Amino acid sequence: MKKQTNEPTPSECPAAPQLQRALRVLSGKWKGEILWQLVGGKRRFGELRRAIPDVTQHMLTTQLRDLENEGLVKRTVFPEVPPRVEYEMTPAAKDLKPVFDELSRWANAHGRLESDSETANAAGKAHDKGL
Amino acid sequence: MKKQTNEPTPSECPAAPQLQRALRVLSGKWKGEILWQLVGGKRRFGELRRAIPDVTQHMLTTQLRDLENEGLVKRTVFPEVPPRVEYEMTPAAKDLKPVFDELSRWANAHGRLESDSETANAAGKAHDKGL
DNA sequence: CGGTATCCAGAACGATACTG
DNA sequence: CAGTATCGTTCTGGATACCG
Repeated sequence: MKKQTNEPTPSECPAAPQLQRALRVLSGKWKGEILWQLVGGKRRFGELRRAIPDVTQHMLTTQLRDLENEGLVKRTVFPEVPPRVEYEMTPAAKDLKPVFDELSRWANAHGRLESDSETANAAGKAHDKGL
Repeated sequence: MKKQTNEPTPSECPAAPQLQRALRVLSGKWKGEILWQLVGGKRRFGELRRAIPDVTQHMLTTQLRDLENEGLVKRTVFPEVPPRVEYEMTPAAKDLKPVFDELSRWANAHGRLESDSETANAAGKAHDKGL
């Protein structure tokens, strides 16, 4: 045998790139908030703006377009006056729930420091209603 | 009852900001790859460089410093000559495994399009050895 | 060997104004 | 109402060179 401590990890796992991509898809300052709002169901553009006060029209549009191109959001335009546009999660986005669950579990468990004996609960079941 | 279709989501969940933060922590072009390497155990700076050929010293240092400040990586300097520095995951980082598992599961399930009847397997069990 | 210091390009973000 | 256009700022990633 050569060594049992650890190995230089020759090329153990080719999954990293896909992980990268998944993280890229979720990156974007407002993607999380937007998806969160959409967990509750369809939302109109203005509803999202009001629900996320700090976002500008520009950024909201941009991030929604990104999510649409990434296949996470479906955009429906109603040819009425005044115009109405509704956004909703696609199945792919809904399947992100476990990811978000783990993510928020982790965020709450290690919110600041692991040496911080925080409440360490009140998380994980945060949003067990919408999806 | 008022409406049963859906509600404007008044302020259902204050977890979104933490979710944001968690995603920010994982953002960064090389964080995923670095953490992936560290799953196998302690790694020296040069080992990481060799394991991730496309990264520059600058970026590797930067991302490692980020991870260190985020409490995900512990840096150990050995005052020898030639210098030796080892990096390893903290417990907080190890607790990210479920997140990465779900993330890679999702990435493989929805790698490109949900309408794409891809192999849809060969994933999820990709890296059940290191951690 | 394991960094740090500079500089630079491009992307992401944001404020403001205008439009169908 | 739901955008688009433009512009400026900030952030991120990367190339190169030098240091203890």
